[in-house]
Amino acid sequence: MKHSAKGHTFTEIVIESFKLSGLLANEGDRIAAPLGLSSARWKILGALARSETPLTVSQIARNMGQSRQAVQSLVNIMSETGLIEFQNNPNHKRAKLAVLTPTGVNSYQEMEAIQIPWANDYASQMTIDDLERTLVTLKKISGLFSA
Amino acid sequence: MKHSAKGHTFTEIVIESFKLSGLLANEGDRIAAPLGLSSARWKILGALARSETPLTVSQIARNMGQSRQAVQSLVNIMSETGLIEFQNNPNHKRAKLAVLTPTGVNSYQEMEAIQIPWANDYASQMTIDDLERTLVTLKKISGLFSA
DNA sequence: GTCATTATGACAATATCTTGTCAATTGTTT
DNA sequence: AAACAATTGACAAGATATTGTCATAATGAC
Repeated sequence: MKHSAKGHTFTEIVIESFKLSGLLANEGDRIAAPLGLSSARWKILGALARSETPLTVSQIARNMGQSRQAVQSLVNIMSETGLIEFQNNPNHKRAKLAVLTPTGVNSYQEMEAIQIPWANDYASQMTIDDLERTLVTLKKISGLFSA
Repeated sequence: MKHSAKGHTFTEIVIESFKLSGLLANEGDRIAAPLGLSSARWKILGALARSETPLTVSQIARNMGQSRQAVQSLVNIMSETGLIEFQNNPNHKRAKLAVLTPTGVNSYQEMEAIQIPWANDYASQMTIDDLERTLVTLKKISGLFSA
């Protein structure tokens, strides 16, 4: 059996996706390091900052496509370092709601101040059409595996 | 400062890329597990199988956008388990060339037998145009960070 | 040829992530 | 209400990843 034309390209996207995510994690670590953060913790920070409502650890994990244990570990550390605090969850005794502390909000804003020009700069080399179509396709692929 | 339109979409691609790569790694682990492999080792296997020539560990790492130490570790393990063997490198005394053993080739082919219908099936839900444009864009983004 | 720089393997420390397990909680079915 | 299933936090073990460091090897500048 051989790859169809679409199957071949799909496979190349898979491979490229692994590569890109590694490169972006490095880039994120590099950007976050001066603020005492890492790419992984920045992602948690962002998930909470972009959310309208407080989130449980499990919800964060599902949003990020990661195991809840991995997220729990990061959230616990970030709670100890004062970036995150837990609120009681009226709907669940054990599953507390994670929210950013003022320090956490501040850290996120400092990261944004660096990330925004970084993203704008790199994105300027692409067309909006390519970027949007790529995003839609990536989300479509993610959707295949997160159902 | 705010994200430009392109910067915003670029950032969403970054986030989606992290998520997708995690989901794909899980998928790869699931597929590889019955053959005693993992997603990470499968990727090494594939890098060697798809290469025209034997590769050094450093070359594999650069292809994959990972540190050479991470790849070295996997390659060493795979050498112990008989999937990979080292050839002398006429151009470098210490940097041996990694090649698949017959067992390694066989493992890769067994993985292909599962991966091909997997990829063809999922890819059938997309258009070739979207897939190809996405691949080109992802490679372009990777290129920004691997120079 | 010599010297400085770069690349590489080996080793260690650490961070991140997965799976597995267990008890507590919540939701569902009957 | 009771029984069963699904979700969640906590904990542990292992795999995969990063960075840092050192000695050796290759490359380039002079």
